[in-house]
Amino acid sequence: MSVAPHRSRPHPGLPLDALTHRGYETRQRIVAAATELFAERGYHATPISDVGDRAGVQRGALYYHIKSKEDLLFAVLVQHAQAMLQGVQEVLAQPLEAEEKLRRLVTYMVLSLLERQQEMTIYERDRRALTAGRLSELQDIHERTWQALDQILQEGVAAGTMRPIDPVVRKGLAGLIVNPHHWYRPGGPRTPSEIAEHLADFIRGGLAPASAK
Amino acid sequence: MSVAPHRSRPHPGLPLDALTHRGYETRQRIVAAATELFAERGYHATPISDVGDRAGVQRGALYYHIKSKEDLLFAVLVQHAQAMLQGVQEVLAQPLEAEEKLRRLVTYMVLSLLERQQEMTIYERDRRALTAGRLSELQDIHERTWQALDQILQEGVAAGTMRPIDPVVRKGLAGLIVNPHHWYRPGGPRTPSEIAEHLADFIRGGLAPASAK
DNA sequence: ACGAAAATACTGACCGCACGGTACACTCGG
DNA sequence: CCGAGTGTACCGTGCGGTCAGTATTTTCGT
Repeated sequence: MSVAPHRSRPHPGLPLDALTHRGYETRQRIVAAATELFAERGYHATPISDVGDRAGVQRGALYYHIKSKEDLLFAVLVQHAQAMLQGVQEVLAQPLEAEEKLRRLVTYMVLSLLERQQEMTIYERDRRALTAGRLSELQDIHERTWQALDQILQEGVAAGTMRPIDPVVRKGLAGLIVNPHHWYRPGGPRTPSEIAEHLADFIRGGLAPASAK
Repeated sequence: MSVAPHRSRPHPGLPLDALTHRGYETRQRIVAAATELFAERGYHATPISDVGDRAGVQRGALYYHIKSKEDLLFAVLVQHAQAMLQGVQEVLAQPLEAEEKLRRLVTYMVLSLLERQQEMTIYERDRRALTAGRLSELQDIHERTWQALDQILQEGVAAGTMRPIDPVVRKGLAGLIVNPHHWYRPGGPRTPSEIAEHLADFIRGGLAPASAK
């Protein structure tokens, strides 16, 4: 045939395609390996060859599945961010009172962040290694996720069940929710559910209107 | 003299020496430049040559003042950690009631962390690039610093002015104090003092004993 | 059912280069 | 003229990425 036998761009499709290829599984293995290594050592300190080693793929073959190292970083992060956004929006849509909704949001986020502890670590530490466009795409998802907190807080204030708080405190709340991923280790003295519960309690206490001094 | 004219280890002394050399000032400039760049781009993503450029020193001359890139990273971090530890211990030594002491501790730490925002960013992101010995030296200082919080909490519980809290919440408190450095920008809508005040209020509320539901 | 063509998946050698670090000759103030 | 401090040229290496070619699976005409 007249078509060149060696194609210069063999990549089958979009980054997150669910293409019915067998090698899709390989890509998942690569992303999983990268997640572990990036979280352990950091993006810049991890040679791409190590990712290949852990995934059982030669360096050359790696580049059949990914476009670049940065591409891999993005793949790791975007999955997590999207899943989280979706979960948060589901909580938001439930027809509940603000207090209970907040409790569920906190619980969901803490659990979700501990489940994806590695991705969170990578996001915080290495997100700046992304190209500007991809970074802002991720930050967009992130912002939309955290807007859920604002919205519930507003609902609570409107209903009179929460006191209005300064933006400083609001950011502090977000920090409280994210915090456990810095120190949590599976098998530690507290389960993720217990952690979530303690934090939810503490937050509720801090938000109660006209709280006793 | 019989000493070789070209010394293989020309470094005058310890990392934090106050040796009476004029070029000590140059070293400070280098450390300052490194602090800025490491904070902006991360340790691994910053070529040592860029540090030289910003400090107005050629790459070769750089190595007259520092032993290695990692040496520079340590220099940046250890100054901050030691200063912080000292300040915290001063607060601790004051003869005050636990509640007031806690308020002062929170205020001091928030202010101090915002003053040294860059060092904090670097510590969180890049500390693992240090050799094991130096890393544990730093972590030691860090731990001793945060023990101040534990101690005050214990005092408060003993005096009955604070309720006992779960370790999860205790770590959350630390997270609250550290949190502002992630988002604070000089010239923003809140001054560091205001931030400290809001957080101290929120924390006091969360710790009040038998707080109204 | 079969085999050839084509798409898919992988190999391993190679490239260019940026980086951390060194060698060493110089300069210039005291 | 000494030596603290600097500039420049250089070195080795580890890295991200490419590419020509090969193996393996899938497709499909007959």
